[in-house]
Amino acid sequence: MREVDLRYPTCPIRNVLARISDKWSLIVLWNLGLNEKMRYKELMLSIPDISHKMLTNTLKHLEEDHLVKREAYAEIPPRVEYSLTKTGKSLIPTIEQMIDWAQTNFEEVVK
Amino acid sequence: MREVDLRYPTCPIRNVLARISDKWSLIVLWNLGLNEKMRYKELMLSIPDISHKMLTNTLKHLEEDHLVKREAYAEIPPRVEYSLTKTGKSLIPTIEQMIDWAQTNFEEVVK
DNA sequence: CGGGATCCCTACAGATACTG
DNA sequence: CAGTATCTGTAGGGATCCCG
Repeated sequence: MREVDLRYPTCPIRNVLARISDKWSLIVLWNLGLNEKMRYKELMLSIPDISHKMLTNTLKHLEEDHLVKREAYAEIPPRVEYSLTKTGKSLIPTIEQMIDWAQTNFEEVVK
Repeated sequence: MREVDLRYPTCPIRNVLARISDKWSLIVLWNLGLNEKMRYKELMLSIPDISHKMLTNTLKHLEEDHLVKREAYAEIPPRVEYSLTKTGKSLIPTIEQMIDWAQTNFEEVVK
């Protein structure tokens, strides 16, 4: 869901959280939170089970949502660096809290 | 993704957060956090754009994940009440923090 | 009232091949 | 190196009908 919810255009869950509630966004954001700047290939290596296509899609969406900054350098071979925007960085403490909760309640939820 | 991730069986994002990263779980949890106990129909009315099937599915999954408790009474007509488990309640502050973040950064993310 | 079962369509996601 | 483009299978999700 990339469009604004027609029925609840100001609902934060539907319009903001829905955008990072997919399979890979939190994982990518989390990695970028740990590493300041990362190249495309570094992200691929950090997340071995993500496919080429999904990493590209996820990064594109996160960039559209102004959570990730993309800097491309006109070199040969090309170099592209990804980093969190200020908004993206401001989400990291909340992600950390969610991960803490997930870790604490892992057994209870998954069993 | 209801199964344990074979590659990262202990990753909290993949195995716990993935379960509530769908279209409706956070909204249902949020409503149950506000109301203590809710009947099926109350939830339907609180979330007018959820379909019958998805509310049923979402509640079933949340119950399997021990986040929601389901109490059915053998009356006619039947009465079923849903509430948060202790684990479910412990997630509410984190959801609140995420919603606060989403509200604060709404313009930046959605624009 | 609170579901379950079914049909059906679309978006997501993997695999593969190609390009500046 | 860091992407696009295409094909294809699968799962998510809506609409409808049925049931204890």
